[in-house]
Amino acid sequence: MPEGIEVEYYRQTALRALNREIRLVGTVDQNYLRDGHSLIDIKNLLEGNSFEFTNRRGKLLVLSVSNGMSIGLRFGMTGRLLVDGVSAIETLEYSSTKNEPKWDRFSLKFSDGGTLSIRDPRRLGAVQINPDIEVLGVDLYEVTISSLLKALGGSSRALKTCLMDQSKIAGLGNLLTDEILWRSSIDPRRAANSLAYDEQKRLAYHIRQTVKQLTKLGGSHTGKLQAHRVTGGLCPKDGEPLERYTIGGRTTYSCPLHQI
DNA sequence: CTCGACTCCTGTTAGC
DNA sequence: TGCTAACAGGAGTCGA
Repeated sequence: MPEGIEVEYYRQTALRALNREIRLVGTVDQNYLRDGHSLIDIKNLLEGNSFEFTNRRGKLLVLSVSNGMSIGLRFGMTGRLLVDGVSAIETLEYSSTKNEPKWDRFSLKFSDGGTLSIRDPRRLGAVQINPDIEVLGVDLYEVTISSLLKALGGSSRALKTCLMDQSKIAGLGNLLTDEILWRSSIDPRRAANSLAYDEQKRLAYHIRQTVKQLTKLGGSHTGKLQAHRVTGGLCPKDGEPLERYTIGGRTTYSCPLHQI
């Protein structure tokens, strides 16, 4: 599923959509309109204008429009961004391997004949007008030890819940978080405020390292743990059977031996 | 404050 | 073989 890394790929794809006149907005799936806006609002905002800049905070991709407004694109679990029919990502984890144009939930045409669309089988993405980027926490690429301490705060919530809280740290999804905690050798169920300073430092280090490394490798599904996140999977570090449970409704895998 | 339960959604797959 | 139910997880709401 698209986590911050995938949306960063999408942002780079979106660079190809800049400074091209938008001729018309084709489809906007009803489920994509979640702030009381209508298709007409989107059309009025975009048609005749062009995108000028890209921005991204966590999993939110923002395209600024030549009229001073902006639109925010959210990709849910299975959304991919296509510009001129081409996506930075061919197939997504947990999504379909098929590639059906009928899954285009948001699409527009440029005057030069090109297109931009979000192809999303499960319809969990969204299009927002002038999204408020400040409700999101520090971007996953910008995490430092001090911003991590601020994000964890004095919270007694489970550590994994805090890491996935987009208002604290923006862009970490389920797979990245499991990978990071596995590398950090910390149990995801630990209270966020129970970490010793060396654990906080270790966690900050592995957030930075993991995000950087998996960006090079090709996405949030390319971690060392991912292939073993199945029932009966063994820890790739020490061979111990992985534990499977849910935190905040999200499937979690961790190693009972070295994640303490 | 924190939590689980429920909602949205649909292609894929495990299991009978 | 064919059907059904569970599953995947990002994001939001609600009540305890």
